[in-house]
Order: sequence, then structure tokens, then C-alpha cells
Amino acid sequence: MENPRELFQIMTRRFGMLNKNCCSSGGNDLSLVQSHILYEIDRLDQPNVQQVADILGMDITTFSRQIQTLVKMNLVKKSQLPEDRRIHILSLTTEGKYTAAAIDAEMNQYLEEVFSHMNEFEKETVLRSINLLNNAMAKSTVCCKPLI
Amino acid sequence: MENPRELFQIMTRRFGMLNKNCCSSGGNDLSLVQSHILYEIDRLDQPNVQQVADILGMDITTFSRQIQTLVKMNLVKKSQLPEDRRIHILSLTTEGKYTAAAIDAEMNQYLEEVFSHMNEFEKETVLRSINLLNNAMAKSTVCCKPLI
DNA sequence: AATAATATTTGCAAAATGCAAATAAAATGA
DNA sequence: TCATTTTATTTGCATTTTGCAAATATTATT
Repeated sequence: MENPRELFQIMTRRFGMLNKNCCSSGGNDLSLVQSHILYEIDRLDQPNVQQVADILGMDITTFSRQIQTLVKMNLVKKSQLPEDRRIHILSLTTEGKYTAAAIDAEMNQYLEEVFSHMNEFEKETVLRSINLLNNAMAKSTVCCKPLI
Repeated sequence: MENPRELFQIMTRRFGMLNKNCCSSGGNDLSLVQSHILYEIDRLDQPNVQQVADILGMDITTFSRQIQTLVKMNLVKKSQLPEDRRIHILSLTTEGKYTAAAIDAEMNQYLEEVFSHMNEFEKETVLRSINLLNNAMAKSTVCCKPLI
């Protein structure tokens, strides 16, 4: 087989292309990063600004501004924590949840189309493999440290 | 298992983080896109500007400017085709080849570290799966059309 | 020769990025 | 307790990236 990096390079690029088309759900036109942000806020439990920025590997200042944009778009809510008023908890608004769900559905639909080009066994193997990979990356010291 | 999109989302993000650290090889500090550009120019045979932009799914004007930067950095050479002087062929300079190879080696080293967290059989399965996936994406109608 | 088509570049204005510094609030410690 | 340090988040600013529209350069077509 070819070199591993080659395989990964191609795969991530193609998935990135999928992702690119995905994010115009619900009237709102989102960038790729913005869709990642919605995804993580949805996934995590009461995360604060710093946590989400860390998980996404984004600079905190860039992230802060992205959040401001998403708040203006009425997709994200930011609420100061009473116990510690330095901390601001992020959550999705109803519209944000709707948008996140729409993107998720659309992406899964895309992926189904991709999987339609292989048989059920192959599909299962692929999904299991990616799971394996994610776990390995989680253990890795060279990346991915800040995750849940 | 979780939903497929979830798996992909996490995987591509983590690989992206790997990629982020990768690109400072050889003194030159490259962005992620720039490393992708070097990679594709290296891989393809005498590609022109339009072809590489298409493969990377980049806007041609953005791409044109990135090439200008890489030419200034002495990593890429752009030569007008005598038979059709509208077309400009891209190639890597010696320094560009060196840089591309250094990045490739570094990425493979990172990936080896990741694979060290699984056994040989799992590694083989994962690599085969990604290959399967790439082929399926290549056939897909929802992405990835412009590829080699 | 005039017009259309193709390949690439520039003009601009918007968005994204990231460092340094500012602000706000809590924790620590003499 | 009050001064200092630490933590969380935001702004200032300068750079880079992006992409549409238009310009340029060159070849193909009529």
C-alpha cells in the first residue's frame, strides 16, 4: 500500500470538501469552523469559552470573536456563571440546535451516499477502523491532547 | 456505534491538529494549505495552475496568490508553456522538493506514533479501510469530483 | 479580423488569524 | 485585609486569507 500520510491526506481533503458544502443549512450560511463550533457546543455539557477553544485547537482570541458572531446570528448563547463570574458558559439557542441538527443530518446523508459505494461489511469495517483510529489519536502524544 | 458523522468529525479534526504542527520543516514556516499545495504539485505530473486549484477545491484567485507566495519563498517554480502561453506549469524547486519530503517524513513519523497505540493487524485494517473510503469518495457525486 | 473561449492575475472589500495588551473577577498570601 | 498573582475573556492592531468581479493575456472559432 502507499504511504500512510498519502492516504490520510487524501481522505481528510475529501472529507473537507464534503464538509464545505454542508454548512448552509437553515438559511444561515456557516463557515466550516463555525459548524465545528456548533457541533462541539452541542456535544459538550455546559462548556465554557476556553474549553471549546482548546478542544478545537483554536486560538482563544479568534474563538472569542467567532462566538460573538454566532451570538449575533442567534445560534449561540453565552451566559456568565454566577459562582465564578470570570467564566462564560456556552450553549446553543433553539435555532442553533436546529441548525446543528440540520448540518448533522446533511453530513450523514452525504456519508450514506459515500457508503453506498461499498458493501455492508466494508462499511462496518471502515466505521470500526475510524473508531480505532480516533482512540489511538486520543492516546497520542503528538496531537489531540485537549479532548474529551 | 455512534453516528458516522461524529466519527469523521473527530477524526478529521485530530488529523488536522497533527497537520498543523507538521509544516515548519526546513526553516520555512508553511501554512496547512501551503503544505497541501506542495504535496499536490509534487504528486502530479506537470500540472498547471487551474488543475491544482481544482484538485484542492480552492478558488483559483486565492490559489494564484498562494502560488505567488510559494514562488517568492523559492519552493515552487512557475513556467509558461511554450505551446500555449496561457498555461503555466507548476513544479517544485529543489528546496521545495526537500521541504515536501521533510513534511512527508514528519507526518509519517507522527502517524507511526499514532499507530503504535494499536497492533499490527489493527493498523493494517485501518489503512485498508481508509483506502476503501478514499475510493468510495472518489466515486461519490456529492464531493471530490475533481481528482486524479 | 472580430468574437468567443480559456488561463491566469489584479482590485477590492470582507473575514479570519494571532500576538500583545487590557479588562474583569477570583484566589493567594503576607 | 489588602496587595499580588492567577485565570477567563475580550479588545487593539496588523497581517493573512478569502472570493467575487473585472482585467489581462493568449488561443480557438467563425
